[in-house]
Amino acid sequence: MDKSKERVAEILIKGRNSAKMLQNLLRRKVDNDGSVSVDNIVMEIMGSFVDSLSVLNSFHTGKFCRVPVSPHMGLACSLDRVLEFCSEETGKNLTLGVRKRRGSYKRRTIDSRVKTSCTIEDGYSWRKYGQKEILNSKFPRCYFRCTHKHVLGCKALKQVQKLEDETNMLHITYFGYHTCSPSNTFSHHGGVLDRKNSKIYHNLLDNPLTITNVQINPSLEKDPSSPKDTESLTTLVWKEIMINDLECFKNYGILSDIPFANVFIS
DNA sequence: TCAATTTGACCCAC
DNA sequence: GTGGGTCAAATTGA
Repeated sequence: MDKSKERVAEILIKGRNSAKMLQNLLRRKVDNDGSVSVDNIVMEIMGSFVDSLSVLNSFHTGKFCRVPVSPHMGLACSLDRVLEFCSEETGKNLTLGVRKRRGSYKRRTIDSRVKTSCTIEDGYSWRKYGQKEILNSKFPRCYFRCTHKHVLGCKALKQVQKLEDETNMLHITYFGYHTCSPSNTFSHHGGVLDRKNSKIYHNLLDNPLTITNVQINPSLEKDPSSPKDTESLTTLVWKEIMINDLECFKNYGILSDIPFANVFIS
């Protein structure tokens, strides 16, 4: 192995040892409350290091050894993932002598919300990553991702296309949900958002503003107590509503039964 | 200098 | 084979 690869190996070994130490610390801490999930997480982390070292060694030997990671994970190891990791750590583009394949381009058919708006602003910080001319469309489609994609891992995306009528309105499609916070958000965490107790509601009474978005924490869709009708939920979530319509949302069970909601004020 | 945008190329689902 | 989503180098601008 050359110097840079030796350095990567050192970093990986150090990370593996740190993960082991963390496992020991956490194990002591969680034994009392009976939790066992920490072991699986740490095993996954350590498995990544073991696999990475294995692949790194294959640069030298020309062979890629698949190493069992844990009883839960089997033998799987993504070569692309390890190459990416090693390249980031070393600042060098490590390859196996062939052009690195790009990621998957699976088309999104679910989890999308559509709205029409006169402005592109929605309280979040977006970064444009592409623009395409669309067949039979007068205007191009612009592609945006969350600015915090790499820092916070936020996977929210949106597409914006100008409507072909005289209104200058924008057709906006959102994919995925923000896991970061918008810049101008009032947040309500826990309990019931209702007329009497909601600070947000009183704020709105004092200020005749428009509620532009109510975003449901995506993890709630797996919660048996959350609304079952995802279709109407996602449609309504992105509908522009006036303050007077707040009661309407309660009737749909969207605001009243969820433990987490963000209300964005424009 | 660095972050954001532009834009041609790449890639994959249809 | 084509259309559209994404990448990433080049360019722009603060």
